[in-house]
Amino acid sequence: MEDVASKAGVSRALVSLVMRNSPKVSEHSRAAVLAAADELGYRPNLMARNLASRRTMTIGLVLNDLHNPFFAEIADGIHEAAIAAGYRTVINTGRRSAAGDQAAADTFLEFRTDGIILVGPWLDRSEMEHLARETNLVVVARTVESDVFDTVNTDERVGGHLIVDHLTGLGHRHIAYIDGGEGSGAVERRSGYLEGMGAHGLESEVTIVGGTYDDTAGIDGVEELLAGDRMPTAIFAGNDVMALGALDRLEDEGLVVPDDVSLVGFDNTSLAAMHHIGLTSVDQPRLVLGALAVQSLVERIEQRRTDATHHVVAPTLVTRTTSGPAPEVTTS
Amino acid sequence: MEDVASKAGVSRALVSLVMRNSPKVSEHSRAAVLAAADELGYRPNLMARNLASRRTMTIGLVLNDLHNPFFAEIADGIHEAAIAAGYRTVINTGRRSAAGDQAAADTFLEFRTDGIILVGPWLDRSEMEHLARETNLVVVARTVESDVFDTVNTDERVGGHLIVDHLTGLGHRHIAYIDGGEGSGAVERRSGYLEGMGAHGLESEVTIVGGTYDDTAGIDGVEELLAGDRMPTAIFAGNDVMALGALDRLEDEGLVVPDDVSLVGFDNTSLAAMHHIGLTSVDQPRLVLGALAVQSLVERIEQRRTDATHHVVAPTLVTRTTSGPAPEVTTS
DNA sequence: CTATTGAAGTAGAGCGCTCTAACACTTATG
DNA sequence: CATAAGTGTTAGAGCGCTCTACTTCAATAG
Repeated sequence: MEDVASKAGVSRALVSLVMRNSPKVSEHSRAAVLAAADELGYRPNLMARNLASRRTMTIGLVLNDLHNPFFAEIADGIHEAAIAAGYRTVINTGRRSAAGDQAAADTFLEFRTDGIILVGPWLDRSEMEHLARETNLVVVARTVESDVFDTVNTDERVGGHLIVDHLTGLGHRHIAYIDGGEGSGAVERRSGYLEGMGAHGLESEVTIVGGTYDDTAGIDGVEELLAGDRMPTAIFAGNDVMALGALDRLEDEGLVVPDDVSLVGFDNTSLAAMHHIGLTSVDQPRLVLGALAVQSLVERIEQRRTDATHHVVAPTLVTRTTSGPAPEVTTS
Repeated sequence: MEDVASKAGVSRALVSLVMRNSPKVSEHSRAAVLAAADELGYRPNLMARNLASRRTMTIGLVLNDLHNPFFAEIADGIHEAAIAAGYRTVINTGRRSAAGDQAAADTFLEFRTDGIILVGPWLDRSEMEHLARETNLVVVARTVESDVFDTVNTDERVGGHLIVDHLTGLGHRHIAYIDGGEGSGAVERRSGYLEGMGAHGLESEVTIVGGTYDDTAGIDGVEELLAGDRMPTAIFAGNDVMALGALDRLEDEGLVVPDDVSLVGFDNTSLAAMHHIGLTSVDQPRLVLGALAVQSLVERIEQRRTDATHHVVAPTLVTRTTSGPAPEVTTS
């Protein structure tokens, strides 16, 4: 910077102003500085810049599971909104564990990103509140109520209702749920399922198996159902990835989807949309979620708000080929 | 830090030593410092630390496409190896464009990560060489020869041979290739295909369509083949994601895989392994690639080597259900 | 013609750490 | 018993920026 300043014949402070493109610089000296910088291959040091200004113009994004396309899709929405707001993003992954989420967030804390967005974290509320005290925090796709950080979610319960309504509409009564364990939103999806079943007077048909939030959970879940005394005619999997695991296992067993058993997922990822799979699923509007998350975070970063907001957006059902009419009742 | 020092009754320098867990600190004062730090909730500022030491103990990972599971899988391998070597990773995505890769790398340059690993970048050689002059650089899954940065690759050509050999072994002669365009390794895969075809005396049967590196490329590729005058009996797609797009389009057309047409992918991602899909594919040993990349990078970071190394590991073919015997020749 | 304003630029302190060199102090060495 | 060698600790100078307060100079106002 020193070199650039002397080469351009100005002070270091002026170079700094040019680099931050402040309006209080004459066109003439701005050009001189830019030329000198370019010639010397000068690139401002973010570390030093942040050390002095306490800003990085960077948002840390913690994606719990890189293997689930849902996260890649929501990252797109967040990235886009962040760029529009003048921020850049940096990603880290929690690799499907609370400890991983914590480590990822800690890295961002040390990097002093201006804020952190957690997507589908496995952390519990107190851990997130602790984090929120150290930085600006927004939590996406994880239903927790807290008044120290913001949240952005789809209405998971409604998603559960949509699925149960859809399946009962097709004549299904014995609908099983493969649970997402401690995965984000899992509890609410289960509640949605239970409420939905209740609303249709199917409490006695409730069957819950599972699970964690990956494809093996889908496989294991079906395994568990097969081992039971009565196979359901429809399966509601906690998310798409689990649904695909379930699909694999069902087919291995010689069961035809949807003739023998209907299958529904959650998230409407790109996987579900593949014709070859054609998974009926609940869609979360990912671009909207991403935009809301960035908006909330930026409000906090720019001190325009300190109290917590909680956005909830409505999901929709996307019907495809894995759900169909319930098979004829034989003996049961 | 000042506060911690006075609370523990030592100097700032000693606190610094403890934080870097240097061995030249007595057990007694180490404990005192740790206790004081804990009590005050002190967390070292990476920015300041890096500014002073020019080290971040962080590796920047640029994944070209978060939507392709191949990248998530290779990121696992890299993360694991990095942790073992005492480094942490931070991810950024190039969102399937050279400009995106460049922006992601620039961010890491400003953050002064100790090095950068590019996975499947779309940048051209000169851009990467430029980058290599500013930081330690290792390029994975992109076949480029350069003597200023390291590379780690599977032998893409051999992968192409494996596929052609496999298909000709099943009696196929008219084998089409859906090209990966400017995607990483695409050129070599195509060469492998061409060489393989040549080795079997099938130059006249060579058909290349496509493409970019995503699922629409697979769809478009099949479209193009269908529009041609003679449909091939086997299709070799540039990667798994493209293969799945192709699979969709083939099924929409009423063609049965593998009875009417065999389909083979590349990368052996988790998608290929799903029973429901059962895609025959070429496996890249991702954990090995990741470990080699980190090893190379760390050697550079620690100044143990300055000349470029190029690792090439052998791929293997994983046969599944999308490839089968060529259909009976009728009239052709 | 002096006072006021504003625009363009600068000096210099500091952000929170690491690192070099020096300093006590203890313990072995001939 | 002087000297060397090692151990634990510290002062203080940076690392490369930003930010506050200040200066300079020209244009405008009264």
